[in-house]
Amino acid sequence: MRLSRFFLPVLKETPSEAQIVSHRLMLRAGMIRQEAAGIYAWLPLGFRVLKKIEQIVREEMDRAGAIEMLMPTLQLADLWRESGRYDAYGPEMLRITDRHDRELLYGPTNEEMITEVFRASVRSYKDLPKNLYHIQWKFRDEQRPRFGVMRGREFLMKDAYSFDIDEAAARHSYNQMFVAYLRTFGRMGLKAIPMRAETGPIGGDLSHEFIVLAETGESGVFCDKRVLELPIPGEDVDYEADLSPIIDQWTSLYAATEDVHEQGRYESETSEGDRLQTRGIEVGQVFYFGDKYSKPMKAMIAGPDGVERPAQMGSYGVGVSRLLGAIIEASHDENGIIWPDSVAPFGVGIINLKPGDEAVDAACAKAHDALEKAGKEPLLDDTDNRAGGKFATMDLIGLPWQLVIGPKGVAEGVVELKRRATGERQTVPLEDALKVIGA
RNA sequence: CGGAGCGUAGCGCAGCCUGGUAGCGCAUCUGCUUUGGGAGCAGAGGGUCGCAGGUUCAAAUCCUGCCGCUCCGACCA
Repeated sequence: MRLSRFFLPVLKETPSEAQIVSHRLMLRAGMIRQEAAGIYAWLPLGFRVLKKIEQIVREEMDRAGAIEMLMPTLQLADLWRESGRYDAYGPEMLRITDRHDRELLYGPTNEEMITEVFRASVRSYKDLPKNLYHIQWKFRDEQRPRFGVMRGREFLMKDAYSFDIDEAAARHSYNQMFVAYLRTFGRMGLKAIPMRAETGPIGGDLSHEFIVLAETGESGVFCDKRVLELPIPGEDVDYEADLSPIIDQWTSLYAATEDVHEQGRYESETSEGDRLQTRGIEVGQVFYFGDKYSKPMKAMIAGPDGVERPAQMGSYGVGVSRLLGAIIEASHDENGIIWPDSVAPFGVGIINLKPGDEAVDAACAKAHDALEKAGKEPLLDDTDNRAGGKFATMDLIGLPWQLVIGPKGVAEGVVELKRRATGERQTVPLEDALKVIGA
């Protein structure tokens, strides 16, 4: 991609409404634009990152055996009356009336709808287990949206729902999602800690929140800091096998949000030097809630004994759009964002220091084409801005690699390669630089 | 939902108290110079001052209502 053809409205100054660093940087880097309180347009740069994150989530869900589908954003109120949540959910639910005076709502979550989908076609234990998910926009009419995409009213969420014949099987489904989440967040360069959590309005009796530690987070957390060093399960993890050793490893060390924190237990289970009390950003949550929805909504399954019983369910959410904020909170410096390679909007930024100079233009085109062919998604700054501005913009948008090509270097047959995360630079022939990046 | 505050050019702000031709910086456009870490000079364009009423000879400024947005707190992927 050539910057001259892209749409990247960067801001030199920070808009006054943005308080926390991720929100400021997303606005300044031209990733999002606020259209209303808690509602954002995703500009091209932000959208590219959103898609990268969504894809990682999708790959790990698929790996764990979940099946992707897509449910609508609008739901019938009657469906929510079946579960009793139409009245219980409160003003956070956006309610809509259509031209026939039918009551609809913009979905804040999908337990009711997935239960309806499931019960329409599944009757036998032989069809279980099933885990269905989608990645869809949700709407929650927050009293106080803030922190940019971290607490928006409209947000992109991955929500998965598992159906099992009994509690033991449901726990296995829960464990699969637990492990998938460890992998998902790990791939994004995040240290997300599973913490015992309250179940909230979704309901249920077993739940963990996955929390990225950050001073600007909304949840207070208490944990044993050794949890930060635990290994993340590899790509080859066997999801069919018993996953409880992994779960036990991650849940035996103390980690709890302030809602369920028990000071006495904390002090007895952790040594003083290992205690970490800080704040965090919730990026995912897993619930086991049994028959909370399947029973009132009559999602019944016949077991081997021929007896029908309500399906045992769990639900598993990941805040896909929120993750952008969380990643930036965890990875930035005073000059801008530092994207982990896995979610960067472009893999490498090429800076043409002298557009119009035939030799420099040729070297840039060569680098650009080679990187593009190698799938490294280069962004070539071919604008006629000044060098300083180009460096500042490139640091701001945080691409993992910067390839600086100017007339002096080209005359000597070299370019400058900079790693955004460390600031390390090396001056080498173009071919060598491309090799380092992987083209 | 309680409390506080803000809406003036794309962004950041001044002007309002004490009513009298709507300003500054950045950005944008033109020209010249400059050219490896957000350049200099000269010029130019861009605003129903959130909306609607009211007071007044005259309203960005005073009054009333509405809308939007932000912050603190309580609640939540």
